Amino acid sequence: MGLQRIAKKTLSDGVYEQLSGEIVEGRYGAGLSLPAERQLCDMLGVNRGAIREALKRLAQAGLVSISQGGGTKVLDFRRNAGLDLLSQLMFRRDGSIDPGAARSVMEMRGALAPDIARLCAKRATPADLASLRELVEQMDVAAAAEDLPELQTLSLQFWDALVRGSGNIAYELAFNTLRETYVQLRDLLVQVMADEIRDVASHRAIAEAVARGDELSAKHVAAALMEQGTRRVLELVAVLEDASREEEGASANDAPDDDAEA
Amino acid sequence: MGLQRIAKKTLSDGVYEQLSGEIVEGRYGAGLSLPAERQLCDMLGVNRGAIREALKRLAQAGLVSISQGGGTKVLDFRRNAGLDLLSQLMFRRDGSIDPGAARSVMEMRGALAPDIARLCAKRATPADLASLRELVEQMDVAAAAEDLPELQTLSLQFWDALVRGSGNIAYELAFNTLRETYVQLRDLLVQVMADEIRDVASHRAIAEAVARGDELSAKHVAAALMEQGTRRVLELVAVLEDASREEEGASANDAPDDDAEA
DNA sequence: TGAATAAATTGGTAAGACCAGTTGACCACC
DNA sequence: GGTGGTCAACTGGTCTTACCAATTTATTCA
Repeated sequence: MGLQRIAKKTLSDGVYEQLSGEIVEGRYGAGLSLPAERQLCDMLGVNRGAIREALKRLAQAGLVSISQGGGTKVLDFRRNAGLDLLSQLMFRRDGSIDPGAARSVMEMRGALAPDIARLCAKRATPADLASLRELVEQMDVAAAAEDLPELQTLSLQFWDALVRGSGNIAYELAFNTLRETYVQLRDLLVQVMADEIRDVASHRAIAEAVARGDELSAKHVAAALMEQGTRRVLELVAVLEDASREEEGASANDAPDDDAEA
Repeated sequence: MGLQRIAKKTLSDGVYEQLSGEIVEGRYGAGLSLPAERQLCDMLGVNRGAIREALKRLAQAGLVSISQGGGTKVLDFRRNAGLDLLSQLMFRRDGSIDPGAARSVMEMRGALAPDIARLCAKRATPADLASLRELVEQMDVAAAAEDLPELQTLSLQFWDALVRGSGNIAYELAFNTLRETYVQLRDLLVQVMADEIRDVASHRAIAEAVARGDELSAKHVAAALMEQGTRRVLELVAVLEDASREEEGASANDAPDDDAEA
């Protein structure tokens, strides 16, 4: 792969990651109090401003509740956090993938994608349609060259265009979150979902259904298209779940990462 | 209604609300630079810590991008923000409801609810099932007493239990966000969605489908149930959209709020 | 015993200083 | 003409210290 952008994180980013990790992994259970700000300064060796910036973010994420004089309490993130937390739940601290989160994402896109296609067929502007057709053409080229990574990018852009054309801001925002988790797994999924992203015919069928304003057809083709990748990923997830179950009984300390090459 | 909890917001909350409002309403377009932190201190009359806490939250919400030395740039929230932003988009600054956002929420729950019911039928534990049945019983009582607010609460709890039973963390998190927007509109929607929340039979049918592990039935009943409220809300949204279109041509300064009583 | 009160604790706000990365203008060099 | 170096101005990042305000806990006293 090419050069990677250098990631430099600030102190408050580090504090946020550490605390949110502790909470999500249950080491700070819901209802407990976090240490006082001044105490966290000592524990983490940073100034109070950095601590406060991180705590404000934790509160916004729905992980803690801050009250002046009363301390900072940990909330039940399953009940209070927003969808944005998903990308944090996808990876465990050791870098391995949480099978349950991965399965959840696939199920969610399976539920949303057909309706996104349907609404796009209902509301797409000529400009939206033009983007879709343009992307299908580019997919044809990439498919002929067997350029899987390029197909993956184009397929993602295709869905980007569909979501935009759906005229549904909730879908747009949810899709942003899903995309974030997707690109994190990009290299791994390019192989697993090869069947789906190589299926240019289905992409084209959706685009043409959108062109005809054929909501039903767009919906059904989209559902079938999703089904392909979903099935493969769920198979992989099942394997991962078996692996982590075995691991519980065993040493449980090695990271079963990097299944990218297959 | 009863007494309202006193909302005391901190300075950084105020800064966050003001800046996110400006960005969402387009007064700071994507790509532009926000004023420097020290400049915002002067403009808003608060210390730099409060400004920084707010900016960190804006960055986390996907509204801005901060880089040391390079200033703070506004992002395109449609492309970068997460689902959490939805509750902010639901209300305009004057307190009126954004029809597009309201329609989006209804469409999203219409897409998710059937799959939530399906997965719950697939995976619910005996404890989940017991909660569902208990809630249906309570709904029966409330329905007999024509206690609409109570029915609304119970229906919401019913869906809470369904989501928990679905074993899908993405649905749980997305549902948290949707619930947040729902409770904000609670009093208004209790009348609009009366048909749906009064339909105890459908709730019971879902619970029993879950009991049988009948995924298909759970899914279809849930879809039909959603349809009831969705139709009524979309009718209301259409009225609101007409109203705001008229307003554009006219004075455009009065807030068409409070349609609660009907 | 229980209500009023004081003390300790915790988050909220403030001001000032200095560090570190970015940008753009300018200039020497090839 | 283009390349790279230098420098100054600007911007966010970090740190320290102090004090204010709300809550909690311990204490006191009727």
